[in-house]
Amino acid sequence: MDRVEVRTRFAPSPTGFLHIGGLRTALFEFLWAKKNNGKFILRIEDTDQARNVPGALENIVQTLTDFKLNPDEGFYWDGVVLEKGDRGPYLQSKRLGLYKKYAEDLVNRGNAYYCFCSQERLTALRSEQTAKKIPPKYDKLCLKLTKEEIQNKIKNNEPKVIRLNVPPNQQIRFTDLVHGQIEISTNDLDDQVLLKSDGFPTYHLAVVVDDYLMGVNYVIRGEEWIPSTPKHILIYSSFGWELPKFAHLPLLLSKSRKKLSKREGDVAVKDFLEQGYLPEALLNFVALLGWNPKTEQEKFTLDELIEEFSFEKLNKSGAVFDLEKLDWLNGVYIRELKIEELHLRLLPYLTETFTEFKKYPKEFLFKIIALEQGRLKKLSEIGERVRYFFSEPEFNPELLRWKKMNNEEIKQSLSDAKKIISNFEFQISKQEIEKKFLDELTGKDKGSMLWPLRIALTGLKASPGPFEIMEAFGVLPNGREIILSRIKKALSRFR
RNA sequence: GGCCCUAUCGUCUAACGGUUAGGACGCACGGUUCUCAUCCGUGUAAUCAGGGUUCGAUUCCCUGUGGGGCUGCCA
Repeated sequence: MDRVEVRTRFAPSPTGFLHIGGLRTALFEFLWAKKNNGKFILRIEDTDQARNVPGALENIVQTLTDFKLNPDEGFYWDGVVLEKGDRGPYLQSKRLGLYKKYAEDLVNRGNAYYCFCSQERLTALRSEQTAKKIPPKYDKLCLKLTKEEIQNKIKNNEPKVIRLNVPPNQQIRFTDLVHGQIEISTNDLDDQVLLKSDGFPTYHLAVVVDDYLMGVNYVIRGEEWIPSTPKHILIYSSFGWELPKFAHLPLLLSKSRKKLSKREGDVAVKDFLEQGYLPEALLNFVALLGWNPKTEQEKFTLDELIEEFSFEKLNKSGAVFDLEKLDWLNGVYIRELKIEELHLRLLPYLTETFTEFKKYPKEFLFKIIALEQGRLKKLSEIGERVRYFFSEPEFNPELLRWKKMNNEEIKQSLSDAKKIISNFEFQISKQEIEKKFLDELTGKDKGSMLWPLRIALTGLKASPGPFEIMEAFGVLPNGREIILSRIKKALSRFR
């Protein structure tokens, strides 16, 4: 059975950093291609010169690679942005000749026409229409131009665009893989500009021409494109091209239930990565927004997503992008990392906080990372959390107040600890340390007696337990001295 | 204003037309011989409204309402 190869594409504009919504769209496009052993293409739609942002292309391509959503064709990242595939170029600004050719072809077929109207006229027309509460649409004035008039205007170099000639009174119907049947009347469609006066195409022309030329047969994109899909269908039909399948994904919404956008703040994928969300977790999370496996499974690897993905499992309504569950999921992923791997991923954050931390033995670093592994929600939290290992904390007796310990008890506890620690072979396991303490601590409530010690060691209200901390210090040659100095310092507060 | 999409706990979401409307996050409480975290357990909380169709609607249809999107020589 020879089936047509499934070809999907992600086609962002390089107008800024890749954002969460784009990542999810790219993911679903990738999943569908991979599930069908097809091809995933990365095409860049830089047709609006005014909005192009330097560096955006690099960011998009690189970020996709961070998530292992590697394109089979188009742009990809290998230290620099590279391009591959035999249907390129995959940058629309390099395909201007094609769009011009197809636009003129459309004119010759009578499905498009030249328009010479000025911005002023269009603005006036629009405000007149909105004032009358009728839908703003171009009035097809330039369609009335004779061949000669058009030739003259072109000869005189008058600014011109090419508009789609939308026929009246037609119902455009298409089947959306997510939403089912959708029907829109051509009476509600405007004579969309296809080729701008600067020679660049608009999205509507470029997307159709490129999807056709690149063999894209599944158009998967955000729901905001539903209203313009009929225009695209009109163009496909004018050329007699076979329609792709359409799948319009439910929108990602901000907490205020608006379409997620750059304006809504923190949506750049790059920012999430920098805060220390793991790509695996972020991808897993974003996959579950608008899609579900119909089972109770929450954790998915990329391969599992490929295996499980289908359009029937997509849902139709927008999903709020809410960070709480992401934090939880990220914590789950962090906990599952091997210490060596976690250490590697933490390195940039540790370097940021403690420039000299590399002088410490790896064994020590592994130990303190293991201590915090269960507590981290984001990698970026590591610096604050392990600070007390690298610099002596303040002893704050206030932290003991709620324990209702009096000064005598605190002093007792600390001097007991001092004695115990001074007296044993230090490089021993946590269990041994713990046993020593439980054997030798005086005081009735041994649990409470450990509080002052922990506070002396960390200066924190919440932290790993004192035995684990001491075990970690035990790795250092001067570990005992560090601990004793902290206890002495704490004790000095009670003299 | 017009057109389109959409509607289950606070959030993400399950539920051949028949379920005590399920799970996850969050939150609360309890357990895990110190705190925090982890882990475990318990609890909390929803079918937008009104009409139909049906023996029976979360589910199908209609109307309304809410939410969202589009309505650019932006994408």
